[in-house]
Amino acid sequence: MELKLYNTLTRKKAPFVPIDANNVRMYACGPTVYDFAHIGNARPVIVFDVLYRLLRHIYGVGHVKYVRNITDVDDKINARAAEEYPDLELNAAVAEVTAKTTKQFHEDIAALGVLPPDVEPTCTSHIPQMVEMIKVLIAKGNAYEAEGHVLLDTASVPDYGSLSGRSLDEMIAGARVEVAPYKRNPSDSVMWKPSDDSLPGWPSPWGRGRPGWHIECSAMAKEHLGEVFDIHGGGIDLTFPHHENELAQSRCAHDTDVMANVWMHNGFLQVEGDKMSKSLGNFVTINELLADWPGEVLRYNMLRSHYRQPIDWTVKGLEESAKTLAGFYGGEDFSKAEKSFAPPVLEALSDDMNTPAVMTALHQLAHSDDRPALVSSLRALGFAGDLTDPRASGVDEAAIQQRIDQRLAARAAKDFAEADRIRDELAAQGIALKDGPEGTTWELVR
RNA sequence: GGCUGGGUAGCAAAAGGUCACUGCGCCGGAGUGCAUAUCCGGAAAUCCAGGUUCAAGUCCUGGCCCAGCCUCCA
Repeated sequence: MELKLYNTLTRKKAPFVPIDANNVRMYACGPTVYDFAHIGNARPVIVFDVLYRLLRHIYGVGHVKYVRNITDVDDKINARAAEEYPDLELNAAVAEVTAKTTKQFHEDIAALGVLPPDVEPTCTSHIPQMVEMIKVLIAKGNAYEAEGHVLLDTASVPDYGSLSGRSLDEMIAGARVEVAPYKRNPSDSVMWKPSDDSLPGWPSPWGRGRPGWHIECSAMAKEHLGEVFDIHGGGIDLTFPHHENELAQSRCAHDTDVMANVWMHNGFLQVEGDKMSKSLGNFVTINELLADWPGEVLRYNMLRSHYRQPIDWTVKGLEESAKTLAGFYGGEDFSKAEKSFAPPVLEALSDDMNTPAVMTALHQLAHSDDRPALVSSLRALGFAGDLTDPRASGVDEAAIQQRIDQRLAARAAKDFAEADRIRDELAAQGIALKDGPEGTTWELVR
């Protein structure tokens, strides 16, 4: 089965041909670790996890290398560190913030069924590689030093703007921000900036400073995947300026036509129809959602939409996802099921990761009563069959079971008034009883 | 203003050609002491205008509307 992927570089869907089928390489931009990851951050993590699983299925587990970085140098981190740990020396405070946030990120996404990448490089451990690349870019005339900064000379890059589809001219015309006076062109991006003693910094030929945002991914990708690799992914908002600058730097430094052959971008996420923003008060973190919903429900809900489409994240959608998954699982023990994609599932995934079509295929498997194919496909997609309600941790299950038994006894004695009274009493506690052929079960109402 | 995507039933979400997929919701029936669960059946949609094609929801052009980017926010 041929894998087709949509490539932002060409704006077309095309068959995926790896550079080396024995070593398929992909890079995805990871989080800046200064705060809890929100559900929008979870989207690329889940989407590229599915791609990783698919590539491992096609090319073999040992033949795919997935790199997802941690950005642990950033002025937002510095600000957060100063705010949260005013008594600590800044570097120590920064280390606290990045360590704590990284740990939280790992816990949150593990609950979403996400596999760890093969390499998770941090910015702070790749400073020498960045400095080296900047030196090369200066030597080649693609970067210049100005007032302690080093900037990418975007005018020196022949087809700068080709990824995002914009020209230098229109960017200058449309610029709405005040341009720093030391920039030759408004679009020139900072690769290195000076740090005073109050900020984290590293020695460099241009003085003590810290890297700009884009150079980190150029340097880390080179370090772990080489000069040219197969797939680069991230959120659509990163297309410009982040990826545009990143690939310009890498191509100039390495004299290559491309940095990655295929560039993939996931669409944005809205919450209940609105843009997610702190000012609207609808900023929702993965961690908060995990207090109310099984992680697998969040994962399923994310994959119901095609990754390039915008997704409207709603409670109603989560309820539907929970109901659908419960129907798929049917109390089955997933632990000893194998992981493999059933043909119709693989076919849907191979068409530019058409996960909505995957869902249709799963429903058809469910209707066909082919339980093994359904369960193994779900496992291969990263679902472990665990719908434990996180809200149930404070519930006294034994007491509920006792009331259920009492109600069953009342029903057996045809004391329906008492039976209904018990059912109403539990309902008032948010517990819904479900009588079925196998007996009575209960669940927490939403 | 420029660039890039998207507009399919009440909601979500597929598809160049059969009775146009699927789920939730809704309606009817079966089911239970009743209510759930569960099962059976049903109603319901392609933003507008051109074009290409034997055939367009799908491809192309324009319009309208929505979103993202141009503000180191995934």
